[in-house]
Amino acid sequence: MRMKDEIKQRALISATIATVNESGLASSSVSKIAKKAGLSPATLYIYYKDKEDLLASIYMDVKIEMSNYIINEITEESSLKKIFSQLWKAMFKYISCHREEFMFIEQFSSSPCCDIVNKKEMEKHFEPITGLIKDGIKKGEIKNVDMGLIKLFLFSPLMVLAKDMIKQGGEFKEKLIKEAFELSWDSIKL
Amino acid sequence: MRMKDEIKQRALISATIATVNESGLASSSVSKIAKKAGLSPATLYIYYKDKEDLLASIYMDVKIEMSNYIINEITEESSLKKIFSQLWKAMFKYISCHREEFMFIEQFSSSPCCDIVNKKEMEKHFEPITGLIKDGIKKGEIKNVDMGLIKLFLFSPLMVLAKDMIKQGGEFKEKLIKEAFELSWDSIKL
Amino acid sequence: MRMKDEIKQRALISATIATVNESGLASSSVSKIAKKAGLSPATLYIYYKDKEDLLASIYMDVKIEMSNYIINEITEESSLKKIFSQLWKAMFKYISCHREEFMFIEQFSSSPCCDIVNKKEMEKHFEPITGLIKDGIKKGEIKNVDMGLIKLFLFSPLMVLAKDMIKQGGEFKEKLIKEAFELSWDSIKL
Amino acid sequence: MRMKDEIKQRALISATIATVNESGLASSSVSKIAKKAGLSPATLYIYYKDKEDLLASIYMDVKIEMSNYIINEITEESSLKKIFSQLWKAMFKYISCHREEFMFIEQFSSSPCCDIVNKKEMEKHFEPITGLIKDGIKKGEIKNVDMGLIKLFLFSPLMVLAKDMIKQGGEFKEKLIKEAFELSWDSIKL
DNA sequence: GATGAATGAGTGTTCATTCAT
DNA sequence: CATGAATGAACACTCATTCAT
Repeated sequence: MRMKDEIKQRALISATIATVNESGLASSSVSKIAKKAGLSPATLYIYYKDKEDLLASIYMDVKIEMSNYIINEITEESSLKKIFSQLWKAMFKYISCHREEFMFIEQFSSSPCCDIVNKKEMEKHFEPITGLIKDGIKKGEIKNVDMGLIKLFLFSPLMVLAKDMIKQGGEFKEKLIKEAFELSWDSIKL
Repeated sequence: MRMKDEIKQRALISATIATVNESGLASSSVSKIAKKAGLSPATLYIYYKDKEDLLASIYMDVKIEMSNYIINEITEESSLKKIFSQLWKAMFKYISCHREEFMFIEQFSSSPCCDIVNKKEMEKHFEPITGLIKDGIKKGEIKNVDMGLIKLFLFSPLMVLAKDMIKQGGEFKEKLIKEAFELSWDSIKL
Repeated sequence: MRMKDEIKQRALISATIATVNESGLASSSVSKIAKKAGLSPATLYIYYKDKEDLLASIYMDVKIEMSNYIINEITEESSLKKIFSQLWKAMFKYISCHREEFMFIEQFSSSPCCDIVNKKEMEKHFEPITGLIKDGIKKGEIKNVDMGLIKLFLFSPLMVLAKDMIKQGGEFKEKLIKEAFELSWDSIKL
Repeated sequence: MRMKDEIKQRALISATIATVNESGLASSSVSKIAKKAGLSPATLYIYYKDKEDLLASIYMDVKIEMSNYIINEITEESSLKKIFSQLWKAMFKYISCHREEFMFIEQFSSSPCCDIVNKKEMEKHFEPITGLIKDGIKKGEIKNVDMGLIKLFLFSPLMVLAKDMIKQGGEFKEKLIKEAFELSWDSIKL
């Protein structure tokens, strides 16, 4: 008996991400993905229940990998502003090294089939950041408003900015990112 | 292909928007749309070159309608903050009255086929707002940073917030919107 | 606009019957049927909702045609035995001229997907025969047992016999049929 | 391929019968059957050449088991009618205790792949009954017609009746069976 | 101008079978 | 002997688009 092949699964994951980047989610057919991975479409169904499962699983994988990466990058603890600054930097660093993964999760998360992923499960991996924000509010460094609002101004401009940069050629202008972070910080700081 | 029968074209537009809202962009087939509009699929091709043209044209139509609506709502001219506050209010007013149109443009703009729309043409309709920002920078009321950055913090949290509110039942909490605007303003003000 | 084509529908019906006869129900794929009919598989879906609908509709068509044929063949009214004898003869006459249709309904009716056909609707077309049996019981010519039992001994040996004859080369031996009818009549007569 | 592991083979047989009963012949895939038997699909191919062989072999097994059962039940030898009456009773007794096996052979025997079973081999196991009929004809108790005809009126109504009873809930009404036998006997007796 | 019929190309998925272990 | 992984071929069905009327 041949063993379920780590290499094949990896091929499947990167083929899925690449296909979605090239053709868009809607045009990413199972057969396109399988062909790019060098597998038969039937093989895909050994590793994933169906197409939805394939996409959602990879989405979860990438998101978790990303959140782990970012959290590990945060070393400074002197001030909240510095921590969030590191967080922004880490994010752009990750994105610039994983453009395809990032574009994949952006496409997937704005598609309706995203609704099936376990949001609760997802949330767990962002708890450290949620904790930082709570602390900041308690210490009076951050505005005492709805937690979601803080996250909104911390992340949504970041994501849109990163997406735009990738779409427009892919250069990540550090100066612009720094400026953007200042705006973000000004929006949430007390 | 245009200017055939105003009524049929309108039916087509609202059928498209409704179908995309119900089934998602990926599952919105030409025949579904035509059926909902009470037309034959073939008739659709009299009014639009192909499916892409249909979606992109409606996207442009809705975006322009939205920008016109917003610009007309701005009456106050005393201070820039008040103007932008009105702009936010107008935006949420429009969105709450045109949920389907809004969700349509959100879905379309995060799909890859959005790339074909004429961005230059689009930009023209947002010139009044661009003008306001330029003025604000000149007068020293707004940070002297890249124009795109100002727009980013003015609009991207707004759009994400509106989308979330619609997804979570549809209630538009005015207090939250006001708070959100304060964060937005704090991010761009000097 | 091209009109829905009587000829194409007929082609579809006879292609379905022929394919089921050649390959068996289970191996009769939509594409095989369409190819034999000289049509694209997609065209089939203009005429029938899906594969089940195709098979069930044709089953109903053939059954109704068969029952009409048989009922029209009954002219004699002198004695019940003669009527039933005519019925047997008519049946074998129909079957020998419509071997493929007969084998098709035999295969379909012993398959599980037969369950979806409207049995009530079907029953209506056999009411004349049901009436004859009821009369026979009243007049004391036929045993006063469950109606289903009479039908069972009138029809099930007939069908099995016809099927066997077709399977074994296709010759319809009249003498054997006459003998068989005598057995059938002996089983139900008082 | 045979004589490997008695237990596994038995598991395979009952899994096949159960699957065919649950899903129908057409939807009974090799992997479904293997899973129900607690085996790998590959293992199945150690015991049987292919799917057809699996089904045909089991069909033969069940038919032989059934004929053995029935023949062993016949004890009485006073009159041919009593013998055949016992035969009917034995048949219904077997069927009511082995509904799944019976439905399996019914489904299989009306499918075209049934044609591959060795009819000669099959016939052997029914020789005792053939003998009884021949005797009856000689003694003048049974009509002197084609042997197949006698079998037809002895068995085909019986099988159809049993199938209907199982389909309609599964109750075996003894009175109806007795009546049916009387009709069967009347059809063949001299 | 308007249409339903028509279709080649494609969809996601399952199949019976074989292979490497 | 036994197996889970692997697959080419097939499955039922839908698609965007065109054509004849």
